[in-house]
Amino acid sequence: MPGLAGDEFTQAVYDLVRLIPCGRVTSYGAIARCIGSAGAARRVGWALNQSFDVLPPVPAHRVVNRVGMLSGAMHFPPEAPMASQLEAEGVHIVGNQIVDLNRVFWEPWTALELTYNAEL
DNA sequence: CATCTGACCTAGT
DNA sequence: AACTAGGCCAGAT
Repeated sequence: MPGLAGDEFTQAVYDLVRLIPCGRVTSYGAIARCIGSAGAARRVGWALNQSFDVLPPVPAHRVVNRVGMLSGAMHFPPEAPMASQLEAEGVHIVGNQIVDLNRVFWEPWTALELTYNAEL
């Protein structure tokens, strides 16, 4: 199964990120793999970069890198910093790094199950 | 047009 | 376990 191209990829990223529960996070690579484009983690970051003024809103602050670092923090608007939004949801940050990542990490394939159940 | 650079990750050594 | 190389692809230089 080849990777999605252009707008489809971007849409798939947005749809999946919108499913991340409050207080949980996931990673770029996990998202890429989940939408059938394993290895395209960088594209996920680029898509999210374009997502700030998209409706419905995309909770891009819930996406971090593999080890839990807030690698995209610098690209957030000053009035809504990434770390602040996560803290507001109960996700603790120390030095641009998520504390106890294992406890808040959300596996994207959970969304596939939800979709599957919803279609039954 | 060629090359470099990212909100990254995996696979190979 | 450390390290490298490669893949991904849109923008910037």
